[in-house]
Amino acid sequence: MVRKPVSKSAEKPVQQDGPLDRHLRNFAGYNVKRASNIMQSNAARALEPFGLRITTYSALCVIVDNPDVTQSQLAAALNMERSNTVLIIDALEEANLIGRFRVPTDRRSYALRATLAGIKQRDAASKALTNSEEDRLVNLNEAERAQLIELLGRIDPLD
Amino acid sequence: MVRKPVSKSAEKPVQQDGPLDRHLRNFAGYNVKRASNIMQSNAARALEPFGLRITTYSALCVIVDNPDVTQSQLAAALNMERSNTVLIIDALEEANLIGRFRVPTDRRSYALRATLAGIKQRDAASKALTNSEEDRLVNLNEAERAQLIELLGRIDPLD
DNA sequence: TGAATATAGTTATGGAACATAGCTAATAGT
DNA sequence: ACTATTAGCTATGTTCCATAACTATATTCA
Repeated sequence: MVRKPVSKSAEKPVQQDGPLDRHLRNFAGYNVKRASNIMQSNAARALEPFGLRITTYSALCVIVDNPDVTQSQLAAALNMERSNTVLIIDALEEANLIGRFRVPTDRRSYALRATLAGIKQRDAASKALTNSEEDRLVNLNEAERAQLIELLGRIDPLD
Repeated sequence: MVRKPVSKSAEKPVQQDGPLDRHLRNFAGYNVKRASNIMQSNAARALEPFGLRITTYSALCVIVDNPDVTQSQLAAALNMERSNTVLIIDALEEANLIGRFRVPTDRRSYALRATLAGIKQRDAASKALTNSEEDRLVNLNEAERAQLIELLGRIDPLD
């Protein structure tokens, strides 16, 4: 079968059927990523009035619920590198939302504890975040939301 | 209620019940993001032997399936800024997977078309990606996978 | 028609998340 | 004691994503 030689010019671009990314939509990863982008920008917007980014808010949550957690434990819980927790913790500490406290029994590590302001800020931010997620999830009832999370949790991490 | 003044030292960090991120697990966005991270690193690993990153592979897919698509259309389809398509297109063109062709009727734009090598590369990469996603999704049957994607698609984008 | 406006692609730049390597101090293992 | 490991930190680089400004071309419309 012979193809006519391709010249460096073309007819007017024509689009035919359906969305341009229909091939990609067959992949679970693509759909999950699109959903993730929506939820992430939603969360960023919801948290911004509190002076929190997603990373700082996430860290704050872990610290509030787990007093005296160490930075290494925090990093493990949030699947991040220890080195990347440092600036996040710095920001939370400078905002007086948490404190670093030395551990007498292991002077290498810090025990992280939320301040009263930190706890309040976390609770207020969580409320706002819950409300904003509600907007993104209006088309899913409670059972469907639960099932979505359940199905996501069954994805097998390769590590 | 009086709190004992906080000193800059603490008892040994203790962890109590459940995962440290249990509060965050109540948020759909957090669960979606975790799943997305798994699928993204899975995809990156699957595509790497083909010299493709997720972004270049995604663009290649759109171009293969939509000959003579323009860069602006591509950007819109993939939810990215026009400016960020440039380097991606450059990479695909340098790898001889696609070509830029001038459009006689609008000399501002390029019509993008995959080469034969580009089509083959896309198909091979898609096969590998499908196989690797299979590994991540072993715990979901066909109906469940379909429902996962369906539920994700019902999330309401805020724009 | 001519002037203002809009669009396609590009360049430059910056921010945020994430990864790696190397460092110091402290601890644990043998 | 000697070695290896761990906690936190610093520096650095990459990738993705966003914004602003520029050029060439196209469109609008008074």
